[in-house]
Amino acid sequence: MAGVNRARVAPADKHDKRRSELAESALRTLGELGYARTSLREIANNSEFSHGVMHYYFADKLELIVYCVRYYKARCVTRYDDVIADATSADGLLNAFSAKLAETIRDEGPMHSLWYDLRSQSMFEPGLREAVTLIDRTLEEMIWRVLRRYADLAGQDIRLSAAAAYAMLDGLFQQALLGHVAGRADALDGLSQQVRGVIPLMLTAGDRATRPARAAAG
Amino acid sequence: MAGVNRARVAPADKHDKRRSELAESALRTLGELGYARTSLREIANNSEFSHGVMHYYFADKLELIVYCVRYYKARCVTRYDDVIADATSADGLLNAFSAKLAETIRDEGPMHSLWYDLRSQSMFEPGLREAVTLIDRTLEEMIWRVLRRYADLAGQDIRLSAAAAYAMLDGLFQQALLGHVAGRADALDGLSQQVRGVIPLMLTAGDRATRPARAAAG
DNA sequence: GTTTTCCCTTGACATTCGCCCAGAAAAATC
DNA sequence: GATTTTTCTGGGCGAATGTCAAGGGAAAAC
Repeated sequence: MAGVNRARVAPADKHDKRRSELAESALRTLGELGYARTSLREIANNSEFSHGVMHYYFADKLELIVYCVRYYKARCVTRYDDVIADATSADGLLNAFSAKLAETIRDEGPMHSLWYDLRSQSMFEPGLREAVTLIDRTLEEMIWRVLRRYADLAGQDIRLSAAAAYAMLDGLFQQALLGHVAGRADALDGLSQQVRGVIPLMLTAGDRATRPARAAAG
Repeated sequence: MAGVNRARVAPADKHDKRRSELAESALRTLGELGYARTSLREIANNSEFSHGVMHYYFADKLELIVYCVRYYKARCVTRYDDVIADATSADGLLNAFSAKLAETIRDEGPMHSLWYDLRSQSMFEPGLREAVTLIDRTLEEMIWRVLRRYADLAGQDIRLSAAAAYAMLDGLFQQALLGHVAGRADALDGLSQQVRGVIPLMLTAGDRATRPARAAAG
C-alpha cells in the first residue's frame, strides 16, 4: 500500500533519485527560511513539482525533514578529508583547517544555520533526535580525525576526549556563524584566528609545536 | 497609539507587572514546546487569561517573544556570581562552577532548550537578533568573570579571548543539554568532568594549578 | 450617581498549514 | 496500440494560526 511495488527494471533507484531531488530542493528552501517557517507548499513552489508530490514520496513532513537531514549529512562527512590528506606539517594543517572552517560558513551559511536550527528542534521533537544524534556523532569523528592527524604531525598527544574537542570547536563555529549571519564582518577571520589559537592547547606540550603563548587575542 | 496613556496613579508599573506575568507564563509554555510550536492561544491557555489579552499587552507575537527573551536574561546574569564570590581556591571554584553548570541543566533544562532554539531562530528572524546578541554578550561577560577569578586564584593568566572562552564552554554546555534531553544519563556528570578538564588549559601554565595532564577521558 | 477610563473576554476574520484524494498525464508493459 | 502501473496535478478539507473588533464589566474620576 505504501508504494513498495517493484515491477522489473530499476524503479527503486528512480524512486530514491526523485526523493533526493526533492530533498535537495527542500534543503534550499529550509536553509533560507528555517525549519519553522518552511511549509511543504513552499518547498514545492521552489521546486519543479506541485505540493501534492511531496506526500507521494514522503509519508510525513517529519519523514521529509529527517531524510533531508540525512541527505545533508552525506555531503559533510568528507569535507575535511582533503585537508587531512594534503597536510604535511602541523602548522599547515592548522592553517588549512581553520581556513576551511571559515570558508564553509561563507559558502554554505544557510545550510549550517539549518543544521543548528534542526538540532535545537530535536530537543522538542523526539522524532528528530536519532538523525541529529547520528550526525553529531559523525561530525565528532570528523573533528577527531583532524585532531589526531594534527597531533601526529606535531608529535604530541591529545589531552581531550573526542566529545569535548568537538563540542568546543562546534561552539566556536556556531558563534562565528551567528556573527556572520548578523553581518559582523570580522566573524569569519575571527573564527580562523580562534581555531589556530585554541587547537594547539588541546595537545600535551602546548607551547612547542606552534607559535608562542598568547593565542587568540581579539 | 501603542498604549502609552498614563492617567494618574501608577499605571505604568501595573502595566509592566502584567507583562512580566504574561512573559513568565509564556516562558513556561515556550520551554516545553519550543518556539515553533508555541502559539499565542497555547500561551494564554497555560495562563489565567484569555488569548485576546496577549495582543493587548504586546503589539506582536515577535514583541512578546523578544520581551520574554529579555525577561529570561535578567534571571541568568547573576547565576554564577555566588560561585565567584564564595570561591577561595582555584580548584574550589572549578568544582563549584562545573557543578553549577550541570545543576542548571537539570533544574532549568527547558529554559536552556528554549534559549538555543531562539538563538537559532535569530538566524532566520532578524527581529530576534538584537535581543539574542545582547544576551550572548551578557553570558560571555559572565563566563569571563568566572574565568578571571579562576586565573586570579591560580595566579596565572588567561590565554584566550572572552569570546573564544565563552564559545567553547557554550559548546560543551549545549552538547550536555542535548545529551540530557535525549536521556543520556551521563550527560551532566560528563559536562562537569569536561569543564574541570578544559578550563585549566585556558591558563598560561596549564599543568601546575590543577591535577595531572590527561583531563577529560570519556 | 454618573461618566469615563481601563482591562479583559469572546467571537470572528483571513490565511495558512498538513494531509488526503480523485483523476489526469506519463511511462512501462504486454 | 491497448492496458496496466506509476507518477504527478490541483483542489479541497478540517484544524490551527495571528490579528483584530465589538462589547462587557469593574474600577476610577468627577
